[in-house]
Amino acid sequence: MVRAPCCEKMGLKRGPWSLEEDQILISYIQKHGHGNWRALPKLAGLLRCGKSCRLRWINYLRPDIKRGNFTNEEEENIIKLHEMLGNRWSAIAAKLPGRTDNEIKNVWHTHLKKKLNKTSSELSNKRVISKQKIKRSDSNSSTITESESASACTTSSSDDFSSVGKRKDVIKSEDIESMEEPMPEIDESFWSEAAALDETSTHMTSSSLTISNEILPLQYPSNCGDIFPQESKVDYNSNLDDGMDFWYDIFIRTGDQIELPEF
DNA sequence: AAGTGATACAACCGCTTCCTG
DNA sequence: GCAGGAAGCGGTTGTATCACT
Repeated sequence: MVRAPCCEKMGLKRGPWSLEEDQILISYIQKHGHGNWRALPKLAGLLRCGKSCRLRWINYLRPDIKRGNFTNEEEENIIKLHEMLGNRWSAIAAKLPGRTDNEIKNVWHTHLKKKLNKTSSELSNKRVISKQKIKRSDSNSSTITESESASACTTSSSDDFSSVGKRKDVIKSEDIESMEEPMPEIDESFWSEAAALDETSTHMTSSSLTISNEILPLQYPSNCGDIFPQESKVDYNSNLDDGMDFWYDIFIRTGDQIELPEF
């Protein structure tokens, strides 16, 4: 496939948009719609490439864009959606009306990552304490490493979430859609239950991490049965780098029911 | 006041996906 | 089914601004 020459080579302008250019783009799109982005700059009389026009419109000039700081609620939603979707910024943006993928991506890299780091370090401190309690209560406990138990209780909140990015390569959105049992819709109750799980309902014994079966049935695609048998057991020996940790994180939150196999 | 590092965010790059002939 | 063009997307970069020394 032959790539189109970049803006500079075509003698087109790059860099920040002027007020005048914005006005031209807005008035053109208001009159004619954007139609073909590639043809638009020529038709509108802009010395920009179509890609640049599209980006400017989508990320900045669209009338339905919500400007200004993100509210706490929005930030929390982004964090939660990121746990579910990884770095699929456009998918996250689709759940946040008025916010663009670019804006969300920026806010993630500048604010939320740090915020989350702070939170996760606090959480891991808590877990170290609780693990010590568990060990004391049962000296014959099965070998559950700190990282394993941490990921069992919460989703990944590592420094750069690079592992999440990798996961999408293993299980793509179309794969999810094609699975026989659709993923449950996420609503507020999901998160509050997940929070409740994190706070109170996890009960760890020497051989299992069991969350009451009555809370919610474990839900996962049936074609994952070889890895997640219907008895809702999580194979702690499975290789978490093979992409299944993505499901692993979600299902623990969704299903609230995990039993560790005997080691 | 000047210099420097950190931060925020707009814009770009290049790859992937989708659509059409 | 294939090729080519357009749009979409995520990662990265550039730059303005702020905070601190």
